[in-house]
Amino acid sequence: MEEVEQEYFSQIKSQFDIIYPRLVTLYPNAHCELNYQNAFQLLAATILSAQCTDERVNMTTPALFANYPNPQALSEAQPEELESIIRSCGFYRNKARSLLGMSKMLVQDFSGQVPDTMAELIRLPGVARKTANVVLGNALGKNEGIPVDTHVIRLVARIGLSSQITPEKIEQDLMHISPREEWAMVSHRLIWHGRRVCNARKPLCEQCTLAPDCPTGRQILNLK
DNA sequence: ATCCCGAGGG
DNA sequence: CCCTCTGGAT
Repeated sequence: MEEVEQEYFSQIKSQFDIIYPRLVTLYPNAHCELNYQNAFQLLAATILSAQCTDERVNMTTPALFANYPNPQALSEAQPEELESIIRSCGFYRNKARSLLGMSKMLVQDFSGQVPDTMAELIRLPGVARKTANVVLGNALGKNEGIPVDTHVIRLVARIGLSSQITPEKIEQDLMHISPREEWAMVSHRLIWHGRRVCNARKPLCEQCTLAPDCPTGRQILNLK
């Protein structure tokens, strides 16, 4: 359609085609680092993961699922008891409210099952596109979108995979320039690189194989 | 002081 | 668009 738009997509796609194969080499087996056994557990763990490390969530969920093994049990939890279990994950009042509201809706509107569409998932309290995409892409094997978290935002901005750094635009752009069957792995590999190399505070550009093709890496290393 | 696989409300 | 919610790690 618009020539400017075509030019824009061809530019970020060529950048993606340079960067992504290297991420595949670096992290062939990247995966969700939250521990879970089913969609309900991943949904709950992902709600807990907001502004919290996966490691801490994984320390919390064993007690959570022991006490509340399914949506029915979680929906009947005492708020104070639930809050005390999840407290160390932070935002514990909001998260407890989300877990309760989410599980109550699962029981009332979805016969105790986690729905498998974006439209239904984002109706759940405390669930928006990012959480829905994690559950869809990992526990349900459906790529309806791409989970965009703080790592994905940071790497897309540094590497230059989108011009407008908002979660919505980043997700649209990544969906546009990557094959659908890769969407879950695109997110995982960006996140793995973000955690291991492209840190928020001090990116390790000198040991990053992407640096020569990364605007931020070139700038920090004083290349070209 | 800054950041961690966000979401809801004003 | 902004703000708030929170504990833990560095």
